[in-house]
Amino acid sequence: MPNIAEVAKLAGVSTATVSKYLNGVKVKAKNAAAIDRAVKELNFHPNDFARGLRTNRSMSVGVILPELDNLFFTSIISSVDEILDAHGYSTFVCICRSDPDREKKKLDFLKRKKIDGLIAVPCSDTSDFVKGLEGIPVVLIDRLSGAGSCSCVLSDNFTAAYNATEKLISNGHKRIGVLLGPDSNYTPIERRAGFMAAMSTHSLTVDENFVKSGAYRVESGYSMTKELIGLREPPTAIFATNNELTIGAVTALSESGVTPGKDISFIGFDSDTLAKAMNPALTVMIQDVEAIGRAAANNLLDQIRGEKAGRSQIIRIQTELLDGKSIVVQ
Amino acid sequence: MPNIAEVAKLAGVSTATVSKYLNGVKVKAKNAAAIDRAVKELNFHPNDFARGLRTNRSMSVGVILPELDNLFFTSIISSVDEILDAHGYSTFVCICRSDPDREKKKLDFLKRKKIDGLIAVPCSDTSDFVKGLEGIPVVLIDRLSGAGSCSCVLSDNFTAAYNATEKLISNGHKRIGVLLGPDSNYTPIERRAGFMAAMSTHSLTVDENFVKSGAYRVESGYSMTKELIGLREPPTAIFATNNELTIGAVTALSESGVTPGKDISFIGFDSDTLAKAMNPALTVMIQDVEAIGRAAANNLLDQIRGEKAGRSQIIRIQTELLDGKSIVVQ
DNA sequence: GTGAAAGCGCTAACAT
DNA sequence: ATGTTAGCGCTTTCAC
Repeated sequence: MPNIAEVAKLAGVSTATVSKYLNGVKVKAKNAAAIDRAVKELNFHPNDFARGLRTNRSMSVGVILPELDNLFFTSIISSVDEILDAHGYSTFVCICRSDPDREKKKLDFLKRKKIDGLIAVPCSDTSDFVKGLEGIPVVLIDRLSGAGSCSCVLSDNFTAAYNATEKLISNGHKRIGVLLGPDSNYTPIERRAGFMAAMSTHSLTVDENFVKSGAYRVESGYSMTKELIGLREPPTAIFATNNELTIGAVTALSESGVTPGKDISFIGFDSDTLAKAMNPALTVMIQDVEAIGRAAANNLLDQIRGEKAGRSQIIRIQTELLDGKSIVVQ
Repeated sequence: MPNIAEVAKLAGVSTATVSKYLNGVKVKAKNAAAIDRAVKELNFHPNDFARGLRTNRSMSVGVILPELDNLFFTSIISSVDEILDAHGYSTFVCICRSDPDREKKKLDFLKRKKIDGLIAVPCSDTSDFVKGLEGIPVVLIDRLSGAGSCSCVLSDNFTAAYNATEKLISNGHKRIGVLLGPDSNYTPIERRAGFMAAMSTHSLTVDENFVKSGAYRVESGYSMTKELIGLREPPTAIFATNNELTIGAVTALSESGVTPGKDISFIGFDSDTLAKAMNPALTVMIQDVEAIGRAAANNLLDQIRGEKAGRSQIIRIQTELLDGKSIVVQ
């Protein structure tokens, strides 16, 4: 592995000149050419450790996710990475397996790596999470932090749930079952509120037996749906408020021979490939993962550049209804 | 940011003692306690740049993927990360967007990071890819490299396709359509061979019109399926040989009102959530992503430890048939 | 525009 | 078991 000294020697200049040239400072054309030649001949690549040690910057950002086998998160990160990469930043992706202790460890790890910024979907309490992150630019995704302590990018969950519910209501449904996530996170709370508001706006009473709440997991969507369709007077429509719940719900319905769009009305969340693969196709509320990632990356870059306008912004991304054939007019 | 000198001063020992203690060398109990106290009091974290500069090791491995929004890859990496993490290694995940140029850049980037090993699903030619990687332990996933130049972990694609095809044949099907990936990669070639071999073993002639080949993408699965069912004498069964092709095929069938398991027989590949969500449930050949990731991570660790037994191994992982109801007896 | 030299924080060889 | 010290490869003053 050649170092900058060898390049300098071969080019007939000092190490300082090589360093400056490689970092965009102007040098004599003759020297520039000589350095280029030497770099190529020696196949020189600057050592990031030495550079980082000296500058205390890493040109990298950390990413913390609860899981990696989840298309919602990975699609967002795909979009984040594309933008950061274009600006010369690399990403450290860390998975904490929804374990707050591991999350803390990963955070320590990233601090040691001297990340220039952090994008996270924290699994621990957001106000705990942002503690000890004072100096560094942070963007939270799909979460809302306490007292505007950092930027947050998330879907307009209230409106998404409101519109989906209203869609069912406008098709004549009054007995609507809803599958919600755990109230320990903020997103499910917003979606619950959107559902409730739509029902209330249309003067519909909410049957407590129709409101199910559980983990954002396929199995819980499955079992909550089984409970709903097992009721003596089951709902005429079901609204599943997240990808996993949607998959679980559809699996339960299929298994029970209840076809969405024929025997029951259904609106899902995300899951667009599943939605199109079904017959009849499902109607689903889609989050714009690409826009979420883009907004997060751009806001982080703003913060890294020191633009105070970027700090502690709440950015809401609109969702879109993908029309299928899974709603029967009641 | 405190450094090791401050810790040493506060603990009343030398920097060497602190360094040794933090790296697992035995020191006097009294000193150990003093160092622990100092570390905690100063909230000291060793600087990875300095450490890396000195040791020329990073305790990290690089991961190169074609895409991040693909559950097959991300599930594997999830399994890889779990094992590496348990051994103290962190992972650098790089996405090359199926672009060989970008892949090369990411490789340079990882070299500068002094990764101790590399796990990759290369999108460029594998023999090109492994060039210039001589010194460093490499494991390829879902690819087979040229002259045993590095380790490879992949499913037993021949057997997977052979068994899936035979399953259809044993249910009386003779007119079998197959959706294959591009012959530029090795995996599709193996799956094609498995299909052909099963047909041949059972003395069935392969109708050229029934053998479709395209990109591993939803759209190509969709269009190839439309072509198949549009034939004057369409196949009685379709075998889709990858996740995206399966999704595209099912979407095309649904859209055309052709129900797998009723109007046509069908075997897919991967897509287990989709398979269970469908009614009738799909029969699919499942790759064991967890085992693939585990094998890759363990082999890489073997290589990093210098065990020559680990070098240039070909590890085949068996697939499993997930029985659904999408095969009609002919 | 260029060069000499200090020093970032750590580890490891060597001495004690 | 512990301390002294050189030096990893780079950037960055400062003097020219």
